[in-house]
Amino acid sequence: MSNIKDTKTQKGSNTYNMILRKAVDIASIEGLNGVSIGRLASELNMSKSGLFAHFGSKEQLQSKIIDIAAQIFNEEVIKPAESHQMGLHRLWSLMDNWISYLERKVFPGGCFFSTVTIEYDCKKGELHEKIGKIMSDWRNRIINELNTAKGNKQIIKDADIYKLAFEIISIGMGANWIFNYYNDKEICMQARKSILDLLNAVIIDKSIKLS
Amino acid sequence: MSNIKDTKTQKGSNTYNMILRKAVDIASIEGLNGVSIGRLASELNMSKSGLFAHFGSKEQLQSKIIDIAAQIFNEEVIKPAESHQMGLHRLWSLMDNWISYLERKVFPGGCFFSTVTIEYDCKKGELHEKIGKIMSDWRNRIINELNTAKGNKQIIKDADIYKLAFEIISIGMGANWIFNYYNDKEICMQARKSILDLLNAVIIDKSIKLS
DNA sequence: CCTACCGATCGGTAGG
DNA sequence: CCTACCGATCGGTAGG
Repeated sequence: MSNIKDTKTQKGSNTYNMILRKAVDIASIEGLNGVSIGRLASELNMSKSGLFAHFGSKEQLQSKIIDIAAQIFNEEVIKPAESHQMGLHRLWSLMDNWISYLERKVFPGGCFFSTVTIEYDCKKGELHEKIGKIMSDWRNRIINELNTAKGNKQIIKDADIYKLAFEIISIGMGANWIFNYYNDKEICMQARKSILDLLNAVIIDKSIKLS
Repeated sequence: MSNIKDTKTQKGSNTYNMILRKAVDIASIEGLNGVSIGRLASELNMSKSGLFAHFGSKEQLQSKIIDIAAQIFNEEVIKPAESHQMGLHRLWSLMDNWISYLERKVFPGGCFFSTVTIEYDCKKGELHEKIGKIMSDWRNRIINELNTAKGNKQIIKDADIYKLAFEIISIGMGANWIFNYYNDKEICMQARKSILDLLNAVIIDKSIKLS
């Protein structure tokens, strides 16, 4: 049933994946608009038109860059958290993985999504919508774990879940910025501590150890 | 003693200021690299070379855009806080003014400095250095007010000033992002509440009213 | 996957 | 402040 074309000509092709892996790294530093087809081709020792043929338009290339970035984010941050029980422990695993993904420099420009969500925050169109949905999904994932934690009586029942999720994500954005801009590695432990303190302020069972 | 040339040909000229006022608005949306001399000239009904002559290079134009953005930031956020007494009250005024500067859309793309500090976080060169210094100054201003508050016994003596400053700035960045991306006006009051809660957690004299 | 192109736009210059 | 221009690069196409 599986179609060879699906795995060979497009998503499975080495060239196709090599292009996107290079492109996502450039985009994490320069933004999605900073990826030019000519530069990408010359860095990969390909002709411009040969590269272009894989995508059909620059916007399609940019859209695929977002897809592969989401895939990498999933592998590096989300999947490893799934071994932890839902609620507080999984939430903490998500955030700890996220900070570790900065430290390990999974993308050379820090968090790909922090870069492009600021780049597209005042723009319109498909790319804005696509990035906006990924960021909403991330925020909802955090809210969801907080709600589970509340249901399980891990955190106090009048904890403001939306406010907490906003604060946690904001600290992530701040840490990404300081880590990249000033090459300040200590900010990562600082951010972990900030997030833990926010959670500890609403934790009921003080025996829960997250760090 | 004052030189007419200083106020007429360059910094005082209407054209020069008009160019920069337009350019800073574009940059707040598109980033500093998204400002092109040709587009800027056509939007202002000028010739490219006529506009170019004011600056000498694109990098000089970008540098002057940063200067005028800092000047506007100073007028809108920093100066109005100076009527409040140093320490907690001035700090709160700074942050309240900052959020209000988002709400009033002083720049159409939200906070100019949030945009360009992410744009330049992994780049090198004069523009990176210049933006980095302005952001450090802002962070140090917050740290300074917190230290004054500690000296005045407004906040507890083992409050972690650097952590608190990091958290406050991060919440600002998060609010700017959500406000711009999702056109979510409520996030501004949410951010005010988050900052107040962070401060209230370390305030000694609970009679201090900030909001 | 390539060579060879296209029109548009980029930053910048010469000369007035 | 302008017209007229420069080489380089942009996204994209024709044809193989």
